[in-house]
Amino acid sequence: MAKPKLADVARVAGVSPTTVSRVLNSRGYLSQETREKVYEAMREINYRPNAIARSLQEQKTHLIGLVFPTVSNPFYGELAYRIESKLADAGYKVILCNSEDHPELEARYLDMLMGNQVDGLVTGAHSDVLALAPHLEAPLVTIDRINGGGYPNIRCDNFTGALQATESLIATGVRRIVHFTSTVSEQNLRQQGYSKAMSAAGLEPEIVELGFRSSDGEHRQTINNFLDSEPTVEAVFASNDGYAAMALQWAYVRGKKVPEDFSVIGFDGTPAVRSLLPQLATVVQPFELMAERTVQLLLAAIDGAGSKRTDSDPSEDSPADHNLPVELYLGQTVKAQSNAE
Amino acid sequence: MAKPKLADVARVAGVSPTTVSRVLNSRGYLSQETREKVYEAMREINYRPNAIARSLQEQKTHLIGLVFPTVSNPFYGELAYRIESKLADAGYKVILCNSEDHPELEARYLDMLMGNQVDGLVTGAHSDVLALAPHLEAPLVTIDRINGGGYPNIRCDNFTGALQATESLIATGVRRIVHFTSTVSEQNLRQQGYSKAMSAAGLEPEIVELGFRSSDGEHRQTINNFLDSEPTVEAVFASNDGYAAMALQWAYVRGKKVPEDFSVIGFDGTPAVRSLLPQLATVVQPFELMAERTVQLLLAAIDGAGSKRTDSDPSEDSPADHNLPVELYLGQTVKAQSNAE
DNA sequence: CTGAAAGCGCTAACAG
DNA sequence: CTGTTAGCGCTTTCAG
Repeated sequence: MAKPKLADVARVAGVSPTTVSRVLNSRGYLSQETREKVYEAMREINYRPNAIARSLQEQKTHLIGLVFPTVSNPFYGELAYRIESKLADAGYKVILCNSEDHPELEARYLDMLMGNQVDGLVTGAHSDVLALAPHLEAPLVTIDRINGGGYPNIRCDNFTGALQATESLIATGVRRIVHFTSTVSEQNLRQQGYSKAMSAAGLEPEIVELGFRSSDGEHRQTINNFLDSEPTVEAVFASNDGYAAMALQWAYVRGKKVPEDFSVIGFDGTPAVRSLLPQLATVVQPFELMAERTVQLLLAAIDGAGSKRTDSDPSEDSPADHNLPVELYLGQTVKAQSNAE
Repeated sequence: MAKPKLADVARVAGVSPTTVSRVLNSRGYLSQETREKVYEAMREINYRPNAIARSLQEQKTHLIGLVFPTVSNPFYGELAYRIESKLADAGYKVILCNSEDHPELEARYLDMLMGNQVDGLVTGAHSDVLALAPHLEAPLVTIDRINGGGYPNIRCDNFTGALQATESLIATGVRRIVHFTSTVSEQNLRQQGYSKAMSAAGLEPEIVELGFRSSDGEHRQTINNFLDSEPTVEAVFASNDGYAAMALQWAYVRGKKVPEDFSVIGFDGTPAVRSLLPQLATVVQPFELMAERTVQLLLAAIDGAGSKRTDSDPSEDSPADHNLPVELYLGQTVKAQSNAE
């Protein structure tokens, strides 16, 4: 007793395969009678349509490739969860790919996904395989990356978030505020926001690069060393909550009073981190909105089929760029704002 | 110029489709010459085999369904990452499903996955749709669940982990140790380990149920209320690091000295939590090993095709049950062991 | 060593 | 309102 196929249903119901297909897809006119006969037969033999065969015929798989560095990182885990859920609601399935920020792996995944005829792609990976990729045949939405291929990009307002975070620190009266970030670059909007706020207040930006590819332990080491050697640092704005947690931990271990003697504010504010470290001040990303927009854009592109890339002036922000609003959460690692002014 | 198909390669190379298929799968004898002609043609028209068509023909999709409550939870995110990576190495793709611990959603996902002809399933969901599921036609490996269907189950040694965690608390001299857990049950091995250690030390087990379906906020509320109303509690063993973090946070806010006046130990020890809260004592699960075993078992079942369920005496542990060793990490939230003895 | 033909399970013309 | 036929892109007998 192999898996029942559509033809089996047809036989049992005493109709043609076409008719079964019709009731399955409610296409065309069917008499109520045949329809019931068919449903009855399907139930009787416990029939389940073969999505693979359907995909082949319809030239549409309802498969979406999701390429993230790793869902073990709560930031991507959060997004993966929300995006998958929304896609599932719309009848799409997600193939998960953890590229580990490895260009090679990423390229391999992309290839695999195209081979699997995915209807669309979402990627939050960092390498720039995309730019090199000859041309994906499926619509692609990128998440939180420097827009390198003219693909629509969903991200939070990194600049404003960083600006406000830094300003909130400055407003408490601290002056020596250091920024920890993975990669220093003119393109880096969080870095820009930080620098802007510092300059505006007449303060000297001070940026410490932690290295994109180095390990967690190395990051912590660098942070500890830096803070140990620079005892007059009063506050830290970290480009993500992981680094912020490390700075915070440093302070606890060194017996610094937080926020009286040392302030910390991070970035991301995933529910996981918010729950684990509720005291940590951070810039909270709009995860739900980001997922919503991502799915919405992707499905629109799939339906519209064709306008994958935005053919706009590459010199300015692509109209497909989405800068979603962040929310500042001050927690207990930033002093109450001084009413100095 | 539609996507090139195998027939196109054949035409360009001046051979039959059969031959192209042969070189693609290196089956049978091919002259070096034709082989090169074919490769050349593939390159020329940028051919990529259609995995869907292949799946239909081969009756094998190389798709694995992964059903977890949500990868936004670092525990599942960590496992999802590791399992996906290993499966990818073996040439399998993962369809991600976040069931949110919703029996209905889970059932729907399972149905969808079968419709997509997945070659195998991994599930760490909690509801018992599986037991009800008529019969999955694909091999299934479950993760960290009470074994309700005779399916192979991968988990860490919950009992020993809990036992040792509790013992490590007792060894420091504290006597009133409370256990926070989501669901109280005789089946609950972490609870069992805790109770066993307490009884063995002549101490009274004290278990607080936080509710499986309630929200994070409610859990925190319950924990805070309990600890506020029971000021003589000296230590907490939480069934996961989330609860442990809440207890810890309570202590910080209340000004309790940790670990001098109040000790906390959790469970899971995901890298994410280890990094965010390095001071937190916890029972560390062997994620890599768990992923390895899961994949290994699943692939073996797929290859062996047939022996999906273990037909062993259901009264005792299924031979397919895997109790992987945990590692105790004492951090700084448990006192140094007193040398009382 | 290579090709022709059939078929995986389903849907889409086109008749009737 | 329903059935017949062809075909999605690939692999696989079975011949040659």
